[in-house]
Amino acid sequence: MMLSSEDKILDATRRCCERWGIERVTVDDIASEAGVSRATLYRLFPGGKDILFEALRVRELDEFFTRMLTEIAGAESFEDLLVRTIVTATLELRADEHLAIMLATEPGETLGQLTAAGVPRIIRVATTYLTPLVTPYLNDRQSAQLIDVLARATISYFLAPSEHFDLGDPVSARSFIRPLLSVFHPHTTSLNHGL
Amino acid sequence: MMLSSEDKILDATRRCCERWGIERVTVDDIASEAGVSRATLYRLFPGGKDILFEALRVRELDEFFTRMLTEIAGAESFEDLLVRTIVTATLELRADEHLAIMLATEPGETLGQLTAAGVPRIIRVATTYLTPLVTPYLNDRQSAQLIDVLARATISYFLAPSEHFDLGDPVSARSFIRPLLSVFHPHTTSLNHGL
DNA sequence: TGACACTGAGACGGTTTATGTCTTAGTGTC
DNA sequence: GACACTAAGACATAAACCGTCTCAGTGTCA
Repeated sequence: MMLSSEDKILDATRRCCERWGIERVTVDDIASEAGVSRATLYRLFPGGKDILFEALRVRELDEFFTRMLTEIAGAESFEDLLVRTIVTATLELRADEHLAIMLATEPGETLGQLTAAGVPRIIRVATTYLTPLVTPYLNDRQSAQLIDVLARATISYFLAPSEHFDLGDPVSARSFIRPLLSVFHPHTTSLNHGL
Repeated sequence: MMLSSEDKILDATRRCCERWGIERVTVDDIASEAGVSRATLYRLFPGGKDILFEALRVRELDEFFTRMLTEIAGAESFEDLLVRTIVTATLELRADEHLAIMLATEPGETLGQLTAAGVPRIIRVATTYLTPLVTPYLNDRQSAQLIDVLARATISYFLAPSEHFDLGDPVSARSFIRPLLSVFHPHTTSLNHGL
């Protein structure tokens, strides 16, 4: 399996920031870890470290939602879709080793990427991936709002587990989702969603 | 329990070099980790990082042998003393978390401190602590030679375990020590060592 | 109160390290 | 032979770090 230079560099970026932290890693570190010259790195990622980390986060989000889609593809109802979505997302977050390492070694920056600075990107990517699944049940505006809410909730319950809900557990997640359904009450939309 | 500024700084040095590595840590990091201004750090450790790490290594060696002394104090014979010494040292090395972290994250520098650049210091401190225990059985020159040999052997068998000896096991350690006894044959010294 | 020791904060100049751009030469492909 | 891509490294700029120093604030003891 032959990796592209972009992927080699992004992989190296991930390893380097696990090891040295985001602030301390240098472009030289990443280039040599990737087995690539610094010139090549700047050609593929003009702008240096910032662009590099941005690209890494986007790629990881893409991978995250791509993996997720295979899990939630077979949902049979609107409720089932939402439950699967937050359960899968929660379990995937909990299983993410890189995220765990970054949370442990650089909590400030990592939390920022999950709760403040990074939220717009997360919402954007989540919307891109999930909207097609939700549109059978909701209009665009409702879809965007729902995804926004669910993404924030999933992150919050991942970062700070609650004694009331465990979004990694389908039963608990369902009891969390149900009140939301009445708010969005998809049965009042003009679409025939087939169930 | 009130720590002195020196101890706070050395503790911070240890934490920082576990986290960022010896090369990447800065004096500012250590100072702020210690909750101390940079001026104070330079006042207490003139010379900066090098002096700081040197002081840290000396302190850790002191603690190492101080802990050891309490374990080997009750030795009843020359052989018993030597066995206890290498067994205790070996077990203590194996239990040293900081050492494990440093070996994992910065093997080059750490191995250097155990096998090359750091050996003179280790031998010096070991000699200081252990000579008083050995002098009942050997003269000064023999003591120094024996401690030199045992320290190097302990380190070597710690870093690269052998299939022939396990210096953490008293029985195996005894079989390792015995041939040495005949070399140093303390029964030929002019001292009456009481056994 | 005043002398004294100690500290944090931060300014300073000098040095090292990192950055981003650029050129050159080498390699494989079509 | 034209083309795309790359490693290596020179280069000037920018940033970080270093070590020293000053100054003002704090607590202690006489």
